[in-house]
Amino acid sequence: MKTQEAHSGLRERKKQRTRDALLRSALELFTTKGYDRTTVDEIAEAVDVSQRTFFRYFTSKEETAFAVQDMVESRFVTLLRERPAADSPFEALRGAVLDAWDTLGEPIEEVVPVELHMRTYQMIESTPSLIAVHLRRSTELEEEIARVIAEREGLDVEADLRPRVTVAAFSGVMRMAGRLWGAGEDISVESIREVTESYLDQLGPVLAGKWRTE
Amino acid sequence: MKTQEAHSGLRERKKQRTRDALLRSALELFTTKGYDRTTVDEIAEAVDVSQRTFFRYFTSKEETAFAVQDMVESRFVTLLRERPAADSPFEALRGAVLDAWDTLGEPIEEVVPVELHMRTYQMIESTPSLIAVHLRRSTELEEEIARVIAEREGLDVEADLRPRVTVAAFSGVMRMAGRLWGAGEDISVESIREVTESYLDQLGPVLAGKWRTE
DNA sequence: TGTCAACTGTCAGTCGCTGTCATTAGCCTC
DNA sequence: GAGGCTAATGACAGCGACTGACAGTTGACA
Repeated sequence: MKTQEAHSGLRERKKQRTRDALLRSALELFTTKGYDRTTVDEIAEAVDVSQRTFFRYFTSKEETAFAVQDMVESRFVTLLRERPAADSPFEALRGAVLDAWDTLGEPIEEVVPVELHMRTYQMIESTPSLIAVHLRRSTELEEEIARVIAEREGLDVEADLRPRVTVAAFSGVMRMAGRLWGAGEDISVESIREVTESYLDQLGPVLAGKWRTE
Repeated sequence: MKTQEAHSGLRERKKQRTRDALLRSALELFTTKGYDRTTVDEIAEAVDVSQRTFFRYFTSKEETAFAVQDMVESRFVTLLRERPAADSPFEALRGAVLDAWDTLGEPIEEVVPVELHMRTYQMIESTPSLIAVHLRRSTELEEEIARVIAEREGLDVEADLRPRVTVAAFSGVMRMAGRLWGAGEDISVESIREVTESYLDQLGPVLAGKWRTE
């Protein structure tokens, strides 16, 4: 899934270049023409390969839309695991997301410009068929995150509700933030980082029963 | 969307019968062969109409899978609105779901046997492409429910976080219950009602910070 | 350099879904 | 109750996502 530079013959490099080119072209087309109005044939044509070849790199048109998200998410999980053991579950989650936003370029820049990824994210948030897939992927990620949290705390995910409940609350807020950001004007990373942070900071008080913020 | 009996000429009745037949055949095929392995042609053939006619009754194959859910959900919203004003938001939600399960037959029996609907629900919970759609539909329903709650409490949904947060927590638990039920053996209404109730009853203590249940 | 395996293109076909147009069949009026 | 109106349907053609099969091309490596 990641860009591999090392141990590569000409063949490997060529493959990587084709994949990257397909991905970039796809996202560029999606964000300019719209996902539904972009055909796989157009994507393939833009890179000058056959449609059949496209389907050898990506199992579906959908997959291209989420390929970069995939990289970002797995980075998030890594960052979460690296959090100091002293952090509470919520602090760890909060810290990992903010870290992830602050260093967004690292995992993806080599494949796709950050700005294109942001446009892609916004496009996903405004395309019904992709929203559906996005939500399903999110629940799968939630499951993984809950396991990491349980591990950190030395708990059994199946027996103890707390990891899943914590993650569910956290994810709910993240989804809300994503939706709000997607509906807004400012497409920048700074913007979503800011929205994320302020929403997360409201979660604690709300759960604690403090309804009034002032 | 609902079964209309009154003010019907032969034409209306015939249409209704065709729609019901298509729906029943579709769900029957989905639950026996699997959603992906049944084609629209098969559904149409089973009712002896052309494939084109199928698409005049349902905008997509997906729609048939959720047609009954739709009826159940709108019934739930109605029940929620009818809850006594004295109920707290959570009590109202809890009461409405349990009511809905207890009288499941009323809204749907005329169109589809309850048992078929239960099998359909389970099938949705175990079909990735439908899980995605299910989640998106759920978030749309959540939005509606949040508005009802806000109305009940005389609050502004946009300004006050509480309605949405409450509904988000409630829905999260409902989804968990649905998933658990779908993975289990017992397909009965009683079974899911029971799972729902016990999960909901755990939510209060968990949110209040009581981690130990004993 | 030649052999092998990986990669790719071409083609044909399935399935979901849509537009078009001719035909059928309730419905309504005179 | 014959005839006209219109909703409902069927038949057909076509698009786009996706797959399987087969043949041609091109790196890898002895």
